[in-house]
Order: sequence, then structure tokens, then C-alpha cells
Amino acid sequence: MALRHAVLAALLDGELSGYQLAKAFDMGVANFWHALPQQLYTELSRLERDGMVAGREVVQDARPNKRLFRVTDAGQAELERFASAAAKPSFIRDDLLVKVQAADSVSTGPLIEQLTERAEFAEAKTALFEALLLKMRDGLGEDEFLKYGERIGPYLTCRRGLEFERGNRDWCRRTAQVLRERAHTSEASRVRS
Amino acid sequence: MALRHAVLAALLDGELSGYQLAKAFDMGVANFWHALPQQLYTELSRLERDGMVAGREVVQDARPNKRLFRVTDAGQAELERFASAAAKPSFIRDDLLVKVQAADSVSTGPLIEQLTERAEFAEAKTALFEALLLKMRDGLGEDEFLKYGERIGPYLTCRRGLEFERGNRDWCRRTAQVLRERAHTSEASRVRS
DNA sequence: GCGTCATACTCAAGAATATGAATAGTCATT
DNA sequence: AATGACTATTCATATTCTTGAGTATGACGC
Repeated sequence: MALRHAVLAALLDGELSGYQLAKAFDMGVANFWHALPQQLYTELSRLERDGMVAGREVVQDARPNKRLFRVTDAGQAELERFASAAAKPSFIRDDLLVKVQAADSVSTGPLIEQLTERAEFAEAKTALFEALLLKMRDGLGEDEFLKYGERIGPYLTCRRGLEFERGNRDWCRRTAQVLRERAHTSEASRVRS
Repeated sequence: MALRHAVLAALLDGELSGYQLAKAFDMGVANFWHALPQQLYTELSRLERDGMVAGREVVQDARPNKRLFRVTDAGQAELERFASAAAKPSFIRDDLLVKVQAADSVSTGPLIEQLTERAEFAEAKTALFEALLLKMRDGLGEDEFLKYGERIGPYLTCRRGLEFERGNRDWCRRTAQVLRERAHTSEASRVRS
């Protein structure tokens, strides 16, 4: 029962279809909670069954029909309950960190490659988040927006996402650099030191 | 098959029992991969069955006996294979971020409390990681250690952990501050603006 | 007129992860 | 002398997440 609240929180921004929700989750923009489309459709069905979201069919002619969902009062109450309950500690799960942990006993070539790739990915996400923040505050200064804006939840979580991706980018670059330099320095000289 | 590699990577530091491994994972120090003791015991059994780790019984008199595990050649080969394969993108899963996403439509009191608590937790982890880094490089300067040190994997991942927790701490503090300031600014004045 | 991409969604099976409960001895505190 | 905390591990069950496949329509470029 955790994806549930992420979906509810995402739907606060307005009505969304399962498909749109899936895109938002894929971006990682909405909630910094990862989920595949199938999970979201399943969760939306469950939420509707439990009366926490309400869906309405929207007929489209140029595309397949879709169902837009909105949070009901019961859903809102559930969010309130969730927000007041103790939070579980967060955790990262990252293949790349596991690989770097083992860096001393595996070939560093592929590692450097993956770190470089990840750094680029993080850089792209950084740019995306920056643009998103700018768009959300819509001309206002950050301080002003945070004081008087009407919808700051997504803005605040996006700020965390931005810092996280900057951290990722920097760490990946530095780590790749360290591994590259050690590849130059020969094994022999390392042992001698 | 993902916890598997985290366990193998953690065991590179030396022989560990399931219990010790569980503590390392609980700290989040070892791999930045979250797992409960039960999962680790199960995974160790599987790894032993598959010949990737070898366990030996250690008889203790003041305590229950334990089994220490080390990585075998097959385990090492599996790690090598894993490190060369493409990494899945990382993701954070954080209740607190979901709650802040919904900040505009839930009571902010409990949120501020949880953010403050989390900031303190992150601060404590920051201090822990800093001490750990200092201990790992054992007197050497960072650059020197990273060039000539023999075991830099855990050091590099710890650096990421440190930056992550610093980011957490700062974001939690700033976010709590924003919510506190908005609590002062009345709802009425916000709507007027 | 063909392949490919984007929209929009569903179903099933399997792997991974989380939860809850037990066992059992030692040590320190109240 | 009872209570709780730490070491050390196991078993069973439940939930969640991932993987893979499948359906259908229309738009776009070549």
C-alpha cells in the first residue's frame, strides 16, 4: 500500500488517464516513485473499487477512448491519514552503486562506460527539472512563489529531484575520473606505494 | 537477481555472517541497497547452493554459533559478468516525497514534524559517513588514497551516500522552513495575492 | 501501401520483496 | 527474578513488482 498514495498524490494535479499517469511516473517527475504502466492501471482499478478515485470515460475520435481519474473525498481522507502517519525511511536501489562497490575486483572499463552514460542521463534530467521548475513558478521568483503559490507540493519534490540528479551527475563524473586515472597508474606502482 | 550482487559485493570486504551482513545493510553503509535480515539469510543460502559463496561454521561459547561466508571464484565471475552488463536506472522510493507532493491538500503540521525528524536522521548519517571515509583512507589525503589505495569501491559508494544524505538534510530543512512560513502567512492573504 | 510510432489499455505468470512469528542462549539493568 | 536488548538464524505467508505478450486505432513519413 505505497504506490497507492503516490498515485493519489499525482492525481491532485488534475484528472489524468492511466496512460498519462504512466508517462509522468516514467519521467520520475511526478513523485520520484518508479512504477510501470501495468502497475498503475492495476492500482487505478483498485483505487476505483475502493472509492478513492472516480473515473469518467472520455470519447475521442482521433484516438482510442480514455478514462480520466480524479481523487474523491475518500481518497483525499486516505492521503491525509497517510501524511500524518510515520514515514518509512527512504532508500536508493542502484545497480551502478553495487558495481562501483565491487570496483576493486572487476574490470573497470565497462564501469567507466556506464558511469559516463549515467552522468549524461542525469545531466539531461537536470535540465528537464530546471525547465519544469521555471514553468511551475511561471515568472515569479522562487521565494515569492514558495510563499504565495497555490500549488507548491510538486515544486518542492521537483527541487529534491533536481538536487538528486545533480548529485548523481557529479558523482558519476568524479568516480569515472578516479577509475580512469587508476587505469593509467599501473598495478605495479600501486602495490609499491 | 539483484540482491544477489549486492551481497556478493558486500562480502568482498571479508568474511561476514548473515547477522553482520544484516547490520551492514541496515546501516545502508555497505551498498545503498535496502534488505531485511530474512532476505539476506535466504539469499546467502541460495548463493551457497549455487556455489558463489562458501560458508564455514564458527563455534562460539559466549554466543550462538555463526556461519561466515566468503565469495568463491564462481561468485567473483558472476560479479564480473554483472558489472559488465547494462545497469538499470536507479530510483528513490520515499514516502516523505509523496507526502510533500500532496502538501497543498493535507495538514502541514505532521509533515513539518516528519521533515525535521528526517533532517536529524540524515545529519546523523552524514556524520557517520564522514567518520567512515576518514577511517577508510586512514590518514592519507583523499586524492592520494583514491590514486593508490587498494580498496576504493566502498569509499566511492560511501561518498555518494554522504552527498545523498547531505542533500536529504538540506532539502528537509528548507522544505520544513517553507511550510512553516506558509503556516504563518494566512490562507486569506495567499488567495488575495 | 508499408512500417513505425504514439495513444490507450488488459491479462497472466513469475520473480523479488516484505511481514510476521518462532527459537534460544547471554548479558545488563531494574 | 523479571524485563528487555543483543547475537544468530529459520520458516511460512503475503504482497508487490517485473516481464512478456497481446489488442486496437490513427497519424506520419517514405
